[in-house]
Amino acid sequence: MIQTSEEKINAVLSRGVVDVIQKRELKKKLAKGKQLTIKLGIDPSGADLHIGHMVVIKKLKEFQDMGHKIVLLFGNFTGQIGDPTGKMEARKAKTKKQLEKNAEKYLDQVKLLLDIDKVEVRWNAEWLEKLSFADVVQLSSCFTVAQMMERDMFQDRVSKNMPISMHEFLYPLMQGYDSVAIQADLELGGTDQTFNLLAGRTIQKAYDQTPQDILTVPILEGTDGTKKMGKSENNYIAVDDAPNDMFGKVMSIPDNLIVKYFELATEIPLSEIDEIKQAIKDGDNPMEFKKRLGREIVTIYHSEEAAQKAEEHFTTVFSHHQVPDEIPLKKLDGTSMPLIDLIAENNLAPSKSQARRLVQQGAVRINEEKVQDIDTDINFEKEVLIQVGKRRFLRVIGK
RNA sequence: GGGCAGGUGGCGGAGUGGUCAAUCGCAUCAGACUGUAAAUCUGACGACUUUAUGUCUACGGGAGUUCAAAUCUCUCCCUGCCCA
Repeated sequence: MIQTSEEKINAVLSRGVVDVIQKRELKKKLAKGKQLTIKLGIDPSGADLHIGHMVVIKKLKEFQDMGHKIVLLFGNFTGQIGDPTGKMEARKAKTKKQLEKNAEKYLDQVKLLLDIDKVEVRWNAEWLEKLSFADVVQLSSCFTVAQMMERDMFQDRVSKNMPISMHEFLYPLMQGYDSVAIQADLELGGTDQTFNLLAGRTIQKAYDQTPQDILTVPILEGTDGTKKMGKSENNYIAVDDAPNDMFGKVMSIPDNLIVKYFELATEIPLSEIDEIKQAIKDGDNPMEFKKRLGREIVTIYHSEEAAQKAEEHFTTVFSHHQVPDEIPLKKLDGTSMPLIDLIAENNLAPSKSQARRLVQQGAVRINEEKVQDIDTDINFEKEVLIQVGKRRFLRVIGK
């Protein structure tokens, strides 16, 4: 028996939530006190989680803390097909092995928020592989072509004369069948998943189950402030980013996202977030709140101490344009080498050509002195400090 | 099954035998300004080096024509539209 106050129920169904389908039903279920089976489906096509992924994980955690059963459902079958969601191109298929490997890594990162021992982990190949063609045909009959075409992204593709493969229609069927297999009471997902989540309801009904309720969470924009956070856009804050990077990335988000990030990526109470919103409106410097945001986020994924250090680092390097305290020191063979090689070979630039350009553009400093001659040789018998651009530092010394 | 149109750099999209490493826009990077925000301005933006009107690799894959091909021919693969 799970006791949950009405206040708490309302909170979990509102903060960072876009839509709850059959809200009244879900409220009743939650109030009743029965342990619910709550599903999150994951296609582990990549293994690097970013804080956009964590929005829904945070919501799961709330339910977990309330005592409900969380089922993390990995699409080791569906991932081989590829969900068309948000992709203008069909995703490339991954092998089952790759997917399972990714899933392991995924769990490692989810652990930072969820109590993984209490989570039930399932793999959908377990049942999807066993379906016969007849089963698939029957599943397909739950939907009409017109219904499938309602999906915004299919419409998008059609209007752009882009291909849609038959198998992409099957994706929502499989995801829906997953809900049947685990008898989900509630499924969570991003708003871009709404169609697939709804398919679960339809299919559960076809299998004489009570249809699951649905809770959708917002899609978090990336650090560029416009596009969905994602690896391909390179606008993401990874869960395993080092504290300094994480803090720096938070600082680079546009001001108008500060409040949204607080709501979706931190544990700060809503009342406090409202105060922040008001303060920014009243003309307080948003930077201060962004720093707070950075600290909160780094604290979640690293520690309070790391957060503090990251902020100090930021202030030193960017606010005061000084060289940070901690710069990696690399020991090199020999006593000197051309500057260009030094930059390229130590990952301060992706190629020698680019290293040359950076030098020519005045982006490179040696011991805090700007260097613009690309033929410079660097003697590192004594320690030498190299800075490329604003944020890349390296100290080198001969062995 | 028939007809038509396509496949170019991270993306969009020019180019239709040499002057093409390929106009332009977006993204990216650097510099200026700043709060590493946004906006704005400037520059860079395949790689390598002997930095040169240099070398190599690239316009779906392969083969060919030519002194010369992203551009022409053949073939294969992929996609969209229309008709049946």
